[in-house]
Amino acid sequence: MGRGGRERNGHAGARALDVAALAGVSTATVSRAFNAPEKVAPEIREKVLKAAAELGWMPHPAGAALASRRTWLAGVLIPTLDNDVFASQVGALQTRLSADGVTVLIGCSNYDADQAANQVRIMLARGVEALAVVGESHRPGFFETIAGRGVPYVVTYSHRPGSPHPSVGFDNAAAFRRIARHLLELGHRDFGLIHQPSIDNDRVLARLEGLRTTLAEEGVALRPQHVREGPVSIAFGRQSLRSIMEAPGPRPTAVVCGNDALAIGALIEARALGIGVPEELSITGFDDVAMAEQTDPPLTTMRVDNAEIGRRAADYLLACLAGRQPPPPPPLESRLILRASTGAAARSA
Amino acid sequence: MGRGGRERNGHAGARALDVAALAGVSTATVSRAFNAPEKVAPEIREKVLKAAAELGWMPHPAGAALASRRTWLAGVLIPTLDNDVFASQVGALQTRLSADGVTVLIGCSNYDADQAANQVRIMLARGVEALAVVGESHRPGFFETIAGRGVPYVVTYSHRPGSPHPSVGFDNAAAFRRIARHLLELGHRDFGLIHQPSIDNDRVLARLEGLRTTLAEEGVALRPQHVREGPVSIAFGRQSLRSIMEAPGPRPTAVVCGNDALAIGALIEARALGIGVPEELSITGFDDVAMAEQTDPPLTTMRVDNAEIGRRAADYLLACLAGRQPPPPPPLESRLILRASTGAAARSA
DNA sequence: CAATCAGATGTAAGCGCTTACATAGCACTT
DNA sequence: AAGTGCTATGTAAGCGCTTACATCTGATTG
Repeated sequence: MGRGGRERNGHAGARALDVAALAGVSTATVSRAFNAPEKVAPEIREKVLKAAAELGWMPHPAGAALASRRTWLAGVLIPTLDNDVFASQVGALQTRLSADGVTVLIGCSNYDADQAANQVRIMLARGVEALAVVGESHRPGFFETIAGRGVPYVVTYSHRPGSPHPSVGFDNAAAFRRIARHLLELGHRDFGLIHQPSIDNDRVLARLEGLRTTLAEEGVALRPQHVREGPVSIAFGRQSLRSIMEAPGPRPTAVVCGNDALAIGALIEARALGIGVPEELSITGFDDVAMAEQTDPPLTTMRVDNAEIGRRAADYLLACLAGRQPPPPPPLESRLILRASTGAAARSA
Repeated sequence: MGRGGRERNGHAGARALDVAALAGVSTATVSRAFNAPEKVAPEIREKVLKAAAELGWMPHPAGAALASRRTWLAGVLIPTLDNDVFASQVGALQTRLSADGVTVLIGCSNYDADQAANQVRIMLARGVEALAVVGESHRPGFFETIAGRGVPYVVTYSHRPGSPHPSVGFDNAAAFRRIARHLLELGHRDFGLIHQPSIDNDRVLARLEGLRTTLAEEGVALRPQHVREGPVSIAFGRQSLRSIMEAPGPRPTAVVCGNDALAIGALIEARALGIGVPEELSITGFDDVAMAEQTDPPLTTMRVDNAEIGRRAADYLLACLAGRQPPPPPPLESRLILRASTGAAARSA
């Protein structure tokens, strides 16, 4: 500005000073009446609140943030809200943080590491005090940038033993080892796999690794012609199952799917092809969405409590903000839900 | 503070002044190098950027917001993220706003008007510059509070002709009139209805009204024993269909559902009960979720482009922020998707 | 060659609030 | 009566940045 005058502040609303004047107190008291009511005599507090209401005043966020060095903002970075799994995680996180007065700012990476970095940069520029990010496959320096600003963070949806980051999630590799063991125990030796894009996606990569390793221990390998990678959709599940079953050579007796949407697609297509599930073909999903128990046959899948991930992430961050140095949260358990889409391997492939 | 001294600023990071010193320029130039690069000579800009990188500096959001009176924050209020419909709306909104540098802050009301008011209060206290809120059934003064702070807003997911608020959505009543007409044309006279909770929910209320009115025009009334209101879930859809079909008296030949989850539940239960769809019973949904075309038989439903709602809401708000006075956005069309779950009414009820 | 002008940079006044410290008032002690 | 604690309130110094205006430098022009 430079000028002495802005006397009549062009526009906008009341300032703390106006409220103070109207209430006949100082701005310090106005501030305290709002931020530390117990430090202000009840009748004065009343007066201040009344004056504020009359002027429609509320502390200006930027002024407050600047002076108090608190923004009460936390950020969450997810691939997309179009996936229930992340949506419910964010929902639970928001609910929990909101209860402690922290507001959630959201960023979507669309499964792209550059967008992820960019969204986080912007959230930091908006003053987030804590951050929850899905996964740990990010650009080099990604976590350093966050930590460098003194912002506590937590990785969600995966929990890799040995990861240097605090994380709230489950062990994706272990979850798929569990699925693999289940099918091996049923006698399956010929497997198919339909999964989501794995690029920049540590969760998917860990799952594939868990599956492959466990199969390999029994001397079983996935044939490339029985593996499909593509978008998460019922349609892709259908089309993949069909092309897998049409591939030359012996058919798989079990098809493992990266999530329930793909598995439901596979199930629908198997029915359309007249392939009996589970007599001829076992199919597994992942997530245990609501629909999974309603399919025909109901889907064997892994259950993960996504809302719980959000809640724990929130609790962890809240503890960090409170200045405590919480221990890294323990991994969550994923649980195999046995339903009728898996059964003993057919005699011959 | 009061003291002269905080000489060595206890903690934290570099300030614009430090960057300025390192780069050998004034803070004004530092600021310009970041916010209006074209106003700074290229070589000086370089120097500033280098100095900033070296110190790990980034404009402090509160300082910037205070001085510039811009927060680049927008809020979105929805009932819950657990519903795809809202999740995809928020996702699209976020994507669009983010492209213009606006970050999205999220609040969930859990379908409760008090929580809605509270969340909005908090978002205003965090400095949102624009707001998208689902629905217009809110506490008295809700919109006045927002408008009173000069914050532009838009109502989403409903578009009631005659509403005083700018809104981006479709006409819920008209959509259900359309469904009703479809079924009436197929000869149905006995209707059932399974719908979500209607309290504080103008969208649901409008739908019920559209349905009832259209049926009434043909002299048809919904029998209370054929109406169920409850949670949005496949399970509630199943259980409702069963109890409707078990109710004494003539059975409905068509059951209208408030959304696809309920309809899918109804469909599954009909199959379980051995009731032929559509020969004996027609069932309709709403939303056209991915699963709707995969059910057996595929579900007749209304398609609404939720992402488009988010996008248009974002565009409208962006235009407001740009100082334009955009015309209120036109309503979206919802479209009846005819599939095999509806058919001619059975001869006798 | 002086005058004019445009562009680049610096100067410094806030933006509106919080909070450390000072102070005033009051009730008790001793 | 003076001293001792408290508590409730006021004082005023920033928090870190942006930006209007002033200034300076060169280039352009008549």
